Amino acid sequence: MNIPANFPASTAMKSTAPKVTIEVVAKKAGVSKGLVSFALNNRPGVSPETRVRILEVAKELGWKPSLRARSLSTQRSYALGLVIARNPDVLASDPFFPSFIAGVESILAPEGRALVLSVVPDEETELHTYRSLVADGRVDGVFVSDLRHNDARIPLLAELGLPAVTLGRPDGPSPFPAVTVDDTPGVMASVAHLATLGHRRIAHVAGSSTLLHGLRRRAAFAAALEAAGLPAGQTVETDFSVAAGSDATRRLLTQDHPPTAIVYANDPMAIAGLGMAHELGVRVPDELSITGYDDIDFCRYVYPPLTTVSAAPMVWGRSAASTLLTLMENGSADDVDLPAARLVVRGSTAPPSDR
Amino acid sequence: MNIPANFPASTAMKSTAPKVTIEVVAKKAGVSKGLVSFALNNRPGVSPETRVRILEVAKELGWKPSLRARSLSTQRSYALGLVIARNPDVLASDPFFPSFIAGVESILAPEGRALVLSVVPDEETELHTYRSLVADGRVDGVFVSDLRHNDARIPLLAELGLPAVTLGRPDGPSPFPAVTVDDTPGVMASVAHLATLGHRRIAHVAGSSTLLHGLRRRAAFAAALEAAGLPAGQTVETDFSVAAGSDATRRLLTQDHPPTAIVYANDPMAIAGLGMAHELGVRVPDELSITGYDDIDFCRYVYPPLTTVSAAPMVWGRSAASTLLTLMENGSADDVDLPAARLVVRGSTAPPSDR
DNA sequence: GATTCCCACTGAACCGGTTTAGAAAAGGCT
DNA sequence: AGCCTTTTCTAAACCGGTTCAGTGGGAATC
Repeated sequence: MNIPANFPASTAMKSTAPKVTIEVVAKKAGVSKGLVSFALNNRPGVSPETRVRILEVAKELGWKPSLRARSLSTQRSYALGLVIARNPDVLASDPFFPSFIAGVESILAPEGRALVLSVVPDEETELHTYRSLVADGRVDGVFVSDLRHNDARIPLLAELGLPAVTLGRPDGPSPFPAVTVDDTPGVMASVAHLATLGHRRIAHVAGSSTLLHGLRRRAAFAAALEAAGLPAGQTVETDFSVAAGSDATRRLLTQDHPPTAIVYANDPMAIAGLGMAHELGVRVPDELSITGYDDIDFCRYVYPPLTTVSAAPMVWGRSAASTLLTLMENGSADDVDLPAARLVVRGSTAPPSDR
Repeated sequence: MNIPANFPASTAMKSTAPKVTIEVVAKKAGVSKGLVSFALNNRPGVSPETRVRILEVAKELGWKPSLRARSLSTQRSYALGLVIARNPDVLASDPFFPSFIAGVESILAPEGRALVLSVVPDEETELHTYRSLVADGRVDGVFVSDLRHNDARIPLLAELGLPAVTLGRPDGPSPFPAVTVDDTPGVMASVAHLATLGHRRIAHVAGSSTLLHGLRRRAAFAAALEAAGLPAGQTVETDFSVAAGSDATRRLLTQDHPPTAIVYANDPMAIAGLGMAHELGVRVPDELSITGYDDIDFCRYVYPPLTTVSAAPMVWGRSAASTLLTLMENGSADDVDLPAARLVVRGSTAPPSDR
């Protein structure tokens, strides 16, 4: 740590900080602390003129109530929490969270609320993290993402009495509002698109079946095949990671009657699948059609560009944040159903070559 | 928001919470509040037996000091901040932050500290965000990433008196410790690798020159060419985004004497470049060699797999977090130089075909 | 035995807000 | 005018810790 001599010492600069507290404002306005507090939080019981005067003095003195003091007396933290339990590899290749968080922030920042983020390695730590966030009073509410079958977080959060919003609808009972982007239509549209092109052997590289969205996309895949009058397709389960997507693709393509099209449960796996197809000398889309899910930025720029399903994580983040704030304010909030993800057709899908 | 009748109401569950405070502990242990505080923070002035007794009572009662109360009296928040100012697109395609944050968390969590994350759209908002984090006392220290030329954050943070750690060494004077991964050797190794293979026309798709790491990689590129006795290479500046990487590649490849190798300032752009090469019918690595930077997960699974430079963002996160904690504890901390990023040779580089 | 010193410990102030009980002032009604 | 109600405002308690000045007792010093 090098401190050049000419650099202003940090301590020297914050010389005369007069610490303007509510007490100072009260004195200057000639009223009691309590009244200043009332005026600030526009509570009844303050005459209009006094209120104005107090607020003027406050502004003049540049007073901002201390978040810490306020936290102590109100027992709230004015912050929301997001706990992410994901394998670091999967997390790193999936742009969902950065976008989601950007959306959340766009709502929280103007409200003066902060986002406390925790990234944890496994589910046990995850539950523990929720507990300590509550015990420490770090957050007033949380986002629950990556819902799992019979998710243990729902009853835990209910027990802790912590307001929460779920990203998607849990499969069990839940006292919390859900903000949902239905992914079923997108997956069904993918399959329908492939069926229309003439594909009959369509496989699915599914995500983890412990995750609801993994399960749901898989079910949608099966349903869509049936709707199209096609036989059940081969399904390979993965953990959503790029590596697993690659492996699954190899397995599918090196068997006797390989599929002519593969529907992937997310884009990173689809991109890995594209790479694997190239490696195996299988031409896309001539010999193999590929679809992804999420419409991450990469999709447009790989070759061929990826047919995929476009969700809108940023909008999701905004909506989830608003819903959570409403819940905390009113004690209740309605479920929100965002527009379903839509199929975006690009170059990675084409009619099958054989037959 | 649907509450099934059989679901335990959240309020019903937190029925009798006896609120165990320091007062309760003190009473039960037969000592004063102050002494409990002393015992807890192992301060001198408490006899060994009393200390043990107090701690036993505390454990028995399950007492955890209130973070909020502690925050108010110590004027600290026990949280660290990370402010990210990036175009959402770039942020989404770059897995640096998720990994970095995972590393940071692995250090903070055991210490009982939280990470407050802010994602902001531009630099002005960024500075404002730092100010309010301090004004609200949300954090005790911050990470400064994506250093820019003559970075305005350094003097601001110094003025605010907020402890900070910079990711990389700023180009101006800085009172803060820097945790650095030198990216120069990696870029130089890339160029040397290409030169050894026989490439003579090597181009660079650079990142934004407002960012120090963009500038540095660009300088390293130029220096490496010179060291290899090659003429200055063509350089196209971008904003690090996938889209820009794709455009830059098209421009480079559709000119008269296209380069036989391109060194990209990050992996996402390299992957986009790979896609563009395919689209233009330029075979990689036969007609064009490509190198990236960061070694993101995708590199291994695109085709051909990408030769790149491997940094270790997670280790970087851990190291930055430790350094920041040390700084806050001791009032000073040493710079840390992490092992330089290393070249990883994969399939996207080969000897040039022509000549 | 008196003085000094040190150590363990207490009581109260303090951090900076919110909240409540109740006093003072203002207004309404007969 | 006298009484009751309502409104405006104050004082003090409270949130739950930390910190500091000061008390009391025991050992060490002379």
